[in-house]
Amino acid sequence: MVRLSKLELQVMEALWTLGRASVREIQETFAEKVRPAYTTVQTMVYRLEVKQAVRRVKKIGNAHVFEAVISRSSAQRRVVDDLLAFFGGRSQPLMAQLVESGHLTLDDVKEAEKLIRRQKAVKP
Amino acid sequence: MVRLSKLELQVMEALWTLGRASVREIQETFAEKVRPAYTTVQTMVYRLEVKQAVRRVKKIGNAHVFEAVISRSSAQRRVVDDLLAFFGGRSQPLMAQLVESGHLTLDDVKEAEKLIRRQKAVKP
DNA sequence: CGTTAGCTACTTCACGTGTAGTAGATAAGA
DNA sequence: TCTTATCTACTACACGTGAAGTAGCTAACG
Repeated sequence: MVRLSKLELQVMEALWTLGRASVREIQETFAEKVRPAYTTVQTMVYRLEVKQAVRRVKKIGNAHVFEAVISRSSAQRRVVDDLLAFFGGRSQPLMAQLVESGHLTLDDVKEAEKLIRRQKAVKP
Repeated sequence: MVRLSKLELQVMEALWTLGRASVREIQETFAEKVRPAYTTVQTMVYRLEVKQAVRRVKKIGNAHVFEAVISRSSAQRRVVDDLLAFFGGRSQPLMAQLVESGHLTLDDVKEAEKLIRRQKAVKP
């Protein structure tokens, strides 16, 4: 599984959300203030193609239409694994950090607990 | 708050753990298989000095002894914030990912819940 | 006191990443 | 059909990062 850079991940995010999209459509998912130049997005898509994270599915007019090859969750797993490596492979310090910075609410935790129980029920 | 790279963070980790240390001592915290050259660690320490994440406290023989200026938790916060940005600022998808990959146990969640309650008690 | 092991200070280098420009192909509207 | 807007393919470049070499200083040991 390849490692994707921040901007590459944002391009993937657009594709995961839109399903299929042209470079122009991907570019337009960025808020104006932070929108990269058309050719910048193009470069990212091209690099993602080389990494086989993305493929062209068809052509509309003279524009190619792309779709994601790798899934959002597999990419996210990679990101989280990288992060966890920094936290010594244990989740607690990460959780503690999330709590401390106020990002993690009781509801979030309850939700996570539910997910764990469900997962255990499925594959115990 | 500056952004630290992966290797820079590993050097910081050594300093957070050891308190004060020379370049040699920092280098030796790396497992042999992944241990960078002495001068590589030295380079990292210099860069951290420039970023004011680290400072020299004294000299033993001809070797400088360093200590961390920024705290582990502030650095970790920065890392987590960067990660959360990718997850759209919400913790749930991140939690879901942790659960799915089996990194998050029920105990971890219970522990997090305790932390949140404690935090609420302190600054409600 | 001289030699040597270790350390510092500085330099170098390659690769990844973000950023964007340009030339030429193509399509779509006047 | 001619012109213009758009897209592609390729190129360029600067900066951050990981990696390490070298020259010269320093200290410690014989």
